Amino acid sequence: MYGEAMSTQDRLIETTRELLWERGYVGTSPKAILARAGVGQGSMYHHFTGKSDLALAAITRTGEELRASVDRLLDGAGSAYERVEAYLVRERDVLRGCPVGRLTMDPDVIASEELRAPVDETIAHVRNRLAAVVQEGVDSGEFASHLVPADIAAAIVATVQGGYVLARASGATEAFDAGARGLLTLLAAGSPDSPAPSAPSND
Amino acid sequence: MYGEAMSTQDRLIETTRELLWERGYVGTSPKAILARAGVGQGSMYHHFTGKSDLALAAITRTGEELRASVDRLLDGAGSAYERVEAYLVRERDVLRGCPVGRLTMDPDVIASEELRAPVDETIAHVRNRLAAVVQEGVDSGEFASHLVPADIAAAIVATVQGGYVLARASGATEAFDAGARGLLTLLAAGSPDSPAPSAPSND
DNA sequence: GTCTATATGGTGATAGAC
DNA sequence: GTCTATCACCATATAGAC
Repeated sequence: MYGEAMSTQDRLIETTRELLWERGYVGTSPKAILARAGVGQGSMYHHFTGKSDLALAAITRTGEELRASVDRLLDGAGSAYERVEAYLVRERDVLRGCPVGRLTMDPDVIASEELRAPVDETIAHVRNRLAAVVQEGVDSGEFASHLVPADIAAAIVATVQGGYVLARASGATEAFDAGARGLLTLLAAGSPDSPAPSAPSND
Repeated sequence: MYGEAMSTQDRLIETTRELLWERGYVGTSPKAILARAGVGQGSMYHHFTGKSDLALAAITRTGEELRASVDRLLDGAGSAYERVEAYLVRERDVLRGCPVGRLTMDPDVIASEELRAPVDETIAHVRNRLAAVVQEGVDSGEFASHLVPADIAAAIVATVQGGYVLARASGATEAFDAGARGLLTLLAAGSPDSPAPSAPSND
């Protein structure tokens, strides 16, 4: 699975990333990491000060990869709608959930400024990138001018993160896809010549 | 906090509900439950077969209360839009997250058919109730006829569940509110005379 | 029904040999 | 750098006194 040239330190980080994704921070023990990585305890405490230090390295790397992946998607060609759609229908292992978002339900991660920081930065980055895409759509006239890009971006990211919750609750991916379809339907209807809504006023 | 007439069994269930909400299943130990409830281990193993059995009682009760609460909201008067809005802006302790939804990130809950069942039923119930409200809105002409109620309902629930993720990641409630505003803006724009969208095909 | 032992194995970390 | 001991404490459950 891992490249043969991977250092012990990297093996520990990659294994921790896997386990954090599967079981979260409180559900992941150093012993489980060491067993899966096939290294002894001495190595872990040589390279890292402890569990939280190793988790920080793992979460940081996962966040970096996720940001890079989203950037590649949103930097692509296509209309604003098409790029939002690309983000929503992006290939995912839906039932595994989001390796970053799931950490927000981990009490020990949220309690630690240090561990929460890369989670916060990653999700804020995705929100900001999506807001820029929506802003482009508004500027070009593709989306209605009354859309607030930051709010639409939050709704998009929330639909994805919440979609994982619905899917995992039911044990099937269908609910995730339904939410994405629903949001895209609404987004497509919010086109420039839609009548100005009366209910949510942005005055 | 608890009524003085509450039985030991009920105290255990209520305390477990609190801890499951705060720390999830893997993060909650019998010892922590007993300490907070102020009872000894013997009582717990007298009334329940073990941790998972107590957790099942707690999750079941939390699900029942959540379903009842949502029913009260959606049974209320008002247009379809107003009822969806009432659900989205319902008073919440946003940073605590959803006591049911958060359990979907708990590996031991998802791994157990028995523990996942009340979570699944509760979320499915909310989806179904919201879908019925959207259907009413479509039937009455309040919403565009091309909206698929089940999909819109999934998007609404996902926006709420994902909103908790965004809020907890940032340590502030703002992101939750932004997502709700964004979705409501899109929903209001999806009015009956909106032009039919071409992009998201349901074929 | 509730309590206090007691038991087995896991958790997170340290010490020190190799 | 990596390993194996060892440690104090926690997790989950059982036994049996009261």
